[in-house]
Amino acid sequence: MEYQSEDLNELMLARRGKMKELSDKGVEPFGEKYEFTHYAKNIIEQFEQLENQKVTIAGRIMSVRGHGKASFANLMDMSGRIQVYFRQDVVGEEAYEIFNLIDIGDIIGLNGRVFKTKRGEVSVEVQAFTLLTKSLRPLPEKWHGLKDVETRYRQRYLDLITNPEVRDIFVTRSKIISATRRYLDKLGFLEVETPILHPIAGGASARPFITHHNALDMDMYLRIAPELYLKRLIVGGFEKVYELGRVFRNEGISYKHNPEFTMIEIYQAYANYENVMRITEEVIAYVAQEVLGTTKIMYQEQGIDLTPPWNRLSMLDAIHEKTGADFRVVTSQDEALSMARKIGLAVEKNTDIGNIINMAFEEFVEPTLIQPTFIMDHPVEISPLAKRKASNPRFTDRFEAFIFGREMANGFSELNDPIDQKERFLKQVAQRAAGDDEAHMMDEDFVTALEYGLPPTGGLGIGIDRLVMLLTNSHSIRDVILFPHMRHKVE
RNA sequence: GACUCACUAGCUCAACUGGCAGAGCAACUGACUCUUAAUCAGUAGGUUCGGGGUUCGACUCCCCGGUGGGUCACCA
Repeated sequence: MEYQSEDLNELMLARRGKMKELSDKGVEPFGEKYEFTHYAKNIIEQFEQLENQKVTIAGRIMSVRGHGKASFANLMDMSGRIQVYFRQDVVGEEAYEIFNLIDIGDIIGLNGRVFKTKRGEVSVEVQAFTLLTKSLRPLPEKWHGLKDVETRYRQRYLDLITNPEVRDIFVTRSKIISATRRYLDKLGFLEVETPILHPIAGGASARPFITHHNALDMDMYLRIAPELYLKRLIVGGFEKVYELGRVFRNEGISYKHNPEFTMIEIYQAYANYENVMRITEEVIAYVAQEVLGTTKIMYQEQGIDLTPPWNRLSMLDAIHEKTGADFRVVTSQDEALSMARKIGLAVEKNTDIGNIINMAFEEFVEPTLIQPTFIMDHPVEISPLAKRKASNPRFTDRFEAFIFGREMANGFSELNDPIDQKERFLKQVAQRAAGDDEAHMMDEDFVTALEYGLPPTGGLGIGIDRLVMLLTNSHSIRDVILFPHMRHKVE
């Protein structure tokens, strides 16, 4: 196969040259499977037992310090790095010549004797080695690593090779997800998988991605939430279910928004929002304890205590506390508008009371909620799937959890009255017709399911990416998503 | 979408008020058998994001465009 040589810089040409030299010497530049006995980390941790023992390891060469007839190199595997020591008088002249054709970035397997250098570094004295993969491109600089943010996201593999702290974040992400599952599994929840391709995009207020199924000749949506399917499962008799997976929202990209992100939704029959609020704080505290060993964390220089129970505050009380405006006594839209204007909120004339309250909350309260706080009892207008409060039908048995001014979770007692649900869908449909393309769509089958009977149910959703951001002290959602979306690069 | 900052060798970064585009790492040649950001001597490496303009002269100033970051807006 011929490469367009004009694309190859001198560094790449040098590596291809060495690849050819290796082939000429009978060394296959792209090898076969390799069985190893140890990871770098094990060898360093278990040095006492392993001293002078033989080990076999495999990994990528990250640096080389040559000394003529002997050389030190650092080998990196999944667990970390270890120094390896090549001596001509140990591996033999021929092998040492081959070693001299190895570049930084090449992947090799080797076996040798574990020892400690004069300076005290645990190392492996190589007895034999095999080239497993020749690397044809130079790695980023060994000391500074890869800094360029764009390249880090576009070529995440380079970021992972060069920057150990990035790798750590994704290991932590994996632990967060498995701890979450462990916690729910222990409580007897059933993990389920519901469709990602939806004929109707429901369960959240968001613009969906549209795709097309050829055989059925129908447009479909990538799901914006699994909610309506999970509640169908509760109707079907699965009383405790959760789904952890990707959802897609066709919205802008920012440091806290990626068009596809991971959330977990959890539903428990015969429970209400109080119960799932408790699950929320317990699962997050459990995960922090399991993964970080503590529930007292630091995020962006701010100490945050995740230990339950968290503060609980109704939305109206919170607004009153921060602004002095008491929406609790407001019953008409006119009153709400004038109260909003009094506290300096720019609202449009036709905004309903619920949305005015929500805007006041977002403007004046949300950014102040640094320590974990449950905000409760949202207006019904902004909660089309939540059960009304028995004490006041204009509000719902709903909560949102905020940490560091960001929404981390959302839950409520599920609306199980099919007649009310249908009316609320109709209201959403009207808003949609009026131009709000984030309003919910009518889901007749979901209403039908409710007509068969949804037991009283508590449900909740947690944004996993935001939780990972919090627990890894990451500023941007792109730092906790392996391949964040970027504009297509045109040459 | 608005504002703003950035883009220079494979990587990390310099380049004064507009005056010869430079360093470290990596690469190449040579020396070197306990180094560890190895060391020492030497060599090579550039569409300064792209296009246009101003100027005797542009990495630098102006205009248009691209990509990315930040802030805001949108958004749970």
